[in-house]
Amino acid sequence: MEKITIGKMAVRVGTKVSTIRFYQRSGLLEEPPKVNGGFRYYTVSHVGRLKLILNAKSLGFSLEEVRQLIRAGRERCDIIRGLLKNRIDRVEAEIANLDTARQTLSGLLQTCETELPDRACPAIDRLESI
Amino acid sequence: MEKITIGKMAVRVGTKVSTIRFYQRSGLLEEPPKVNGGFRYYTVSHVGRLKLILNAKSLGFSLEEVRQLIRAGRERCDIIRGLLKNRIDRVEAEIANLDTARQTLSGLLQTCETELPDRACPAIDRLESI
DNA sequence: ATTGACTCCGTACCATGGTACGCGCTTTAA
DNA sequence: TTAAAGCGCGTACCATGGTACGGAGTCAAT
Repeated sequence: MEKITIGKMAVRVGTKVSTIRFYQRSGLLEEPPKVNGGFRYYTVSHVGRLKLILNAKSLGFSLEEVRQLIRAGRERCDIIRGLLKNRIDRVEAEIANLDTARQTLSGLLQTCETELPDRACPAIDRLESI
Repeated sequence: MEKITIGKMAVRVGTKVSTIRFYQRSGLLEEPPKVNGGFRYYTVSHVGRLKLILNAKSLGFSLEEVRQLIRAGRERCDIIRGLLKNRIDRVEAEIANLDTARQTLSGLLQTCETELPDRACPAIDRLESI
């Protein structure tokens, strides 16, 4: 059986040792016991948990939400679904906001490009009254 | 002429006194002089600057970028345009990422709703290997 | 057996964007 | 005129998500 040290685990999932330790301190990832006063060796189960944390984070869940996902586990699909739905709602709201922002930004840029190109910038003034 | 105190300015633009002071500390907003050892009174120009900060922030500019926008001012429309374009690019990238996340999240939710509704949650396991 | 790389652990620090507290002074409205 | 509300200022603290440092110990390859 391969002995997975924290450094190998970090490389394997593409993160840093310090980040893993931070997740451990945050109660998201268990620390395996030290083999008679030496190193701590990790299992595929730890690697899986770490991937879960990283993937959930990449979907925009906060560490607190990751904690809730983990607490819910396989047994509480209802809670998982709730967290998923909630995240979807927030993602959609964020997209809508960004879309509005994109339109506003494009409008400002247009103003600059159509209105007196080398005179006083119209956008900076328009930014005072959106 | 109306005497705008920091509190009135905060109410007027819909922010907090402590936030305004923070912007002042951050070099984004000037502090008017104290009227012989008393209060500092703000002008419409300060209010405009504050609105600019708040609006730029609402478009997703960081305070550092707001600083750059302000430094550029009306004279450097080229810099303003650069900042606008850069923000638009990042907004579009963010939207794309969020859209991907939304699809992934929906997929996970679907798995839960079609696959064995009250058995072990399939989503939490799938989160380990996206 | 030695050496170089890695681990353990505690602690401290970072960036970002604020928020809170408390004392003393100023203003303003009753 | 006097009390309540608000301001000025310094300082400290908050959440989030990490990152860095350094000394001592451990492991593995040569």
